[in-house]
Amino acid sequence: MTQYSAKTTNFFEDVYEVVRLVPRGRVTSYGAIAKYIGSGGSARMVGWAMNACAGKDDVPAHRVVNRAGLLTGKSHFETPFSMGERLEAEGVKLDGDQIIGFNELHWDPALELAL
DNA sequence: TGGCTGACTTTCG
DNA sequence: ACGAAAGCCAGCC
Repeated sequence: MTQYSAKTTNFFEDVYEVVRLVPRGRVTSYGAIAKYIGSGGSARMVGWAMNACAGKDDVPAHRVVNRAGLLTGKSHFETPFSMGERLEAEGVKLDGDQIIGFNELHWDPALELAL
C-alpha cells in the first residue's frame, strides 16, 4: 500500500482534535470544523483530512457529517454500515444515512467552544 | 514548479 | 423545487 507521508501537518491534527472533542451522541459538519480551524475555510480540506484519519480509532469520523446531516463519508469507512452503527450506538437516531434531529445534535466547535 | 484530486458548500439555471 | 456548476485550499506526484 502506498504509505504516503507519515508526517501530518498541523491542519490535519487540528481537524482530528476538533473531531475528538465532539461529545458522544453529537455530530458536527465539515464546514463547522473548517470554520473553527480557520486555516482556509474549505470544507473539502476537512474531508481530505478525514481521509488521512482512516485507520485512526482515536478520531470518531463517524460524528462528522455534511451540512445536511447526511452520512456522506460512510463509504470511506471500513464498511458503509459502521458509520451508522456507531452513531446509533451513541444514541443518534438515523433514518438511513440521514441523522434525525440533526439540528439538535449538531455540535459546532466554533459555537460550543466559543473562543 | 505545475497540476490533479477531494468524505463540502453555495449559487446560478 | 430540482439540477448542475463553480469555488475553496492544502496535500501529493
